[in-house]
Amino acid sequence: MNIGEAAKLSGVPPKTIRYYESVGLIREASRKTSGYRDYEPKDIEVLRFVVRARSLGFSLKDVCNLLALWNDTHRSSADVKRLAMERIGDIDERIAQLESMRATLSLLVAECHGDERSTCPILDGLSGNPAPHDCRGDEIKENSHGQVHC
Amino acid sequence: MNIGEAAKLSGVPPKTIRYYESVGLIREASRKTSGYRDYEPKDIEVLRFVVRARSLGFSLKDVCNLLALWNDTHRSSADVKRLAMERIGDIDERIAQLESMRATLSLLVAECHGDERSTCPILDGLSGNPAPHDCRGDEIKENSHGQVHC
DNA sequence: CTTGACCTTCCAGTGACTGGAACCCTTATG
DNA sequence: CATAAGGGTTCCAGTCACTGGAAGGTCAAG
Repeated sequence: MNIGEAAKLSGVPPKTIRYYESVGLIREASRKTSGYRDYEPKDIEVLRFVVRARSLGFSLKDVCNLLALWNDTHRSSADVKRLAMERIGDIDERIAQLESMRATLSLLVAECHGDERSTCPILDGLSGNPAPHDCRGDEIKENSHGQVHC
Repeated sequence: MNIGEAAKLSGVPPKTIRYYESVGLIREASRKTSGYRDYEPKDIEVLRFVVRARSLGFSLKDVCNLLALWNDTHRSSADVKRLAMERIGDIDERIAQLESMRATLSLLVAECHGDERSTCPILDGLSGNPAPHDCRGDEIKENSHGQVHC
């Protein structure tokens, strides 16, 4: 089957499938005489494995390890469990971080009346002191890098 | 003051300060005769504002907007409040996503005995069906892009 | 005078894609 | 048979927010 159908069946866009192949996550697909990649059902299962692991937050490197373990009938499940538990640790850390951000933002938002007046507890909170400022970031010029638009 | 001291006082690394300047987030620093950038206390406050906003998860674009609002003495606090509330929405979404990942991973980990046996409920869960597989990702070759190492 | 710490610019790489250009293959229709 | 639509192919560039490194200029101390 063509890459487009493989994409539909697996949920991985064609570009991404090619990308996964290019970085060696999945093996090179066989080709038809036309040069088109040709996929079989088992390739779809690999892609589905990848998409599930990615949706659980595993990095491509992790997924690569998981695929190797999946393919290794002699592997021990302990390795897999370790990877999964590391992931849970990362997730817990990230959640804690986000909750701390959320709490701070909520506090600031609660203090802000949100009307047309120019005093703003949120900006004051961000500035770290209550005095207003007049340093302007005007005259933004062209630059080699992409500009931050605002 | 030199960029190094500005970095220490603000908590933003020299490289990052130059980067912020290059993308137009902060204005171009004045220069000494040597060509070195020269910072004043008010620049440090801008950098501290940026670092606080970044730590709350605002993107550089958001920070750019916040700086503009901060500098605009005629602005309304409603704009700031809106930005902050959007951020809270994003954070809530991300937290929900992470908690769903966490729950799935916890389930899988709980089912996995994590010993030397080769059956692994985590891999089975990722594969979406309980049958074992033999598709090997061998013969990973050199490539123009960076390879995923495993 | 030399050392070492600091500064300068510029280019490249990160992760995990995604968009686009320029071109080839297949199939259906006028 | 020409052609147009809708696949596919490759390669290059861009995203975000930095970060590392090379190659070189400046400065203060010993």
